[in-house]
Amino acid sequence: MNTSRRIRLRDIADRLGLSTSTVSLALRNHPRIPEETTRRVMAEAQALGYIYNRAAADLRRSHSDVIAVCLNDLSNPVFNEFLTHIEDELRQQGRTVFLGVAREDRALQNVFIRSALEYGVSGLLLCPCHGTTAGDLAAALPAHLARHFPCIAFSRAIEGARIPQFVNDDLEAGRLAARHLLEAGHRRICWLGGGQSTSTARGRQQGFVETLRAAGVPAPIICHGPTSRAFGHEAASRLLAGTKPPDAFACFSDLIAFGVLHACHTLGLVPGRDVSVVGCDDMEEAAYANPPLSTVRVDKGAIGRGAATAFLRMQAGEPIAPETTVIAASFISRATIRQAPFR
Amino acid sequence: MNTSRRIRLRDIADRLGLSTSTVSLALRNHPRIPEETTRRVMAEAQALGYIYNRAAADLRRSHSDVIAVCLNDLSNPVFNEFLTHIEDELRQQGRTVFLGVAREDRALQNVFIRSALEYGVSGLLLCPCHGTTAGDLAAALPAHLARHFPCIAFSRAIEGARIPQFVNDDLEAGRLAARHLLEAGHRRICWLGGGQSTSTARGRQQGFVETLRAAGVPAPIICHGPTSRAFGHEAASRLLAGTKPPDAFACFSDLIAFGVLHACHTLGLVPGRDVSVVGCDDMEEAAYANPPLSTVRVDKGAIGRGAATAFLRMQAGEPIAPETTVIAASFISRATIRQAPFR
DNA sequence: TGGGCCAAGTCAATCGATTGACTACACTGT
DNA sequence: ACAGTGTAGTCAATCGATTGACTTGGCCCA
Repeated sequence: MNTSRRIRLRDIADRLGLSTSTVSLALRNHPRIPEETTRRVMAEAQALGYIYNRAAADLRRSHSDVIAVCLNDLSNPVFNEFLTHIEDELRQQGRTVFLGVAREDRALQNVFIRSALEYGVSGLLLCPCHGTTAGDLAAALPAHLARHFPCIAFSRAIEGARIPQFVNDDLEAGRLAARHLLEAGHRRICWLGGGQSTSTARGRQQGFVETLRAAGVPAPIICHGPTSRAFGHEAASRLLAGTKPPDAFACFSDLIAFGVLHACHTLGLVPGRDVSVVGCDDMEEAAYANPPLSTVRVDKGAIGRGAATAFLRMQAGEPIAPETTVIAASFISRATIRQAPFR
Repeated sequence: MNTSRRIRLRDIADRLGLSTSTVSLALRNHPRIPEETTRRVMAEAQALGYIYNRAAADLRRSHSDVIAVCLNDLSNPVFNEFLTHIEDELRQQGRTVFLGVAREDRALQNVFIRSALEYGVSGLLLCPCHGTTAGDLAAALPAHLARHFPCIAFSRAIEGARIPQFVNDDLEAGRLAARHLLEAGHRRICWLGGGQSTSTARGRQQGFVETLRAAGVPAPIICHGPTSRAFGHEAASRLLAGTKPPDAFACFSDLIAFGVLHACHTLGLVPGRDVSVVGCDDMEEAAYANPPLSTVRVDKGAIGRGAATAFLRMQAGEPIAPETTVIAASFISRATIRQAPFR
């Protein structure tokens, strides 16, 4: 009586003088089992502290309701916002999420995807980490699997990958930032952050740069770096202390913009008066920044839920084209952008 | 050839004219299998795009290397810092993390724990959400399981739970905040945030209140609320606009303190001169706040790694007492606390 | 010639649940 | 009296890997 191994379906059956078949069906409320029997089975399961062995069931059914969700990183809270929308959608449909965090490290991302496959998840929702390529994906998913293994990327696109993708209109996001700064009268505008290793960073920067160019404004200062307050602070401090400092900052991410605000504060500059600052993402905190941050809103709900529902439809057998769905961005004007034209 | 089901161990065996036993052993580099055979098996596995079915293996072995980690929430990035330390430690020991986020919702927390059990995780590391009780835990884990199912709480303690717990010295954290504000000459100090639903909140507030009382200072204003910038901003704005405004804020969390800084800024008050603000946690961003935030450092590494290693030792059969390990806190002085005595 | 031994590998039961095919039995109507 | 029908439940193969016990064949040496 001490070898307390896990209670099995079999134990309930024995105690009730039934077969495992009956218990199995009863536990899942099969109509073939009379109510009275089902009640007895349920009661006994409860009494014994029975825990359903879903792994065994999945093995037999050759199918699982677990879906892998891999996030590039969580130190930027905006990705938690994506996750929330995705989880809500999937949970509502009875799915379980196997969550991984890659910390912007392709090796960790691969380890997670591999684990997920080995544990038999039925698909993957991926916000790819820096530098992820279509080749990485192909290497992670054997060809014969790919056919029946729904895989969708969100937030960041993987170029050339033949899977459905749901991303923000990053080109337009960059354009919106540029357009509003130009309208505010700025000409010495600096682009902060991003780089070339995500579609998001490339897109936003390109939209920004081409809009300035079209307006005939001299080539902007571009300063790449990590997506953190620290980088925004350091870069803005340096630039503002230089000769010919910029009069506006367009930031790849709100997080960077927060750092810029800090730098302004330290230097005694008031954002929205002495200098303009625009972020991107519109994370929850942006409205509570000091002062409230002007930014380009990314529709995290539309992207997250869009990816999740497309995933579920794919799994249901609906043919989903391996195309990239681009969700519209919008400008949110708050205190850090100068309202009146530049003198 | 189109019924592309998953490749099995068996498929490799057939193609090589071997038995599944041999292939199974070879794949795990068993010494009984000659090198040459192992190489051929590995090569064939690679060629076929074989994916190990860990769920099947775990079923047979009646054991899994997956460990559930359940976080109360992720919108506060400090919990991601705990997670990072825990994951590092567990991954290093060949474990896989099954991650859940409860969003401060006991129902979601229960759903996750249940899922984890059903999928056969071998233990649980829990940062309990608001209001979690020893009873919740008992209800989630059948008694017969509890014996062989390592379960450890971290960051927040569950009162009365007979499991090992790793937490910050929250009483001392509250005392440190109070002591430093008193030393700076403050007497009208306000406590912001927390509440009564986590050990963290209760402990910090108690340490704070009892230190003020011991110093003979009038009972502080106490203002409970959610752990967010928004709450800090709203509460501080209201209090500072009132008659007899506080001259210092001790905040349950850095996140709240950030909101307070924002409120100060809006009202034209300079933190560290006109008013002092102290946070708690020392999250990564605290040093980059505007201005840099004085705070009580919580040793997230010691807590996270402590919990993870205790967990692993428990699993290895070492007897770990169901006691609470309290990790020391320390005060980090930055710009938001007045350095000279109050005039 | 044959016993002993080793190397390389196979056999078959097993983990816990699922499910299509089947049985046992009671009742009904003619 | 018995075919027909329905109800409640059982049988046994199956999912994919693991592993202790066993086999097979080759070789050595007395």
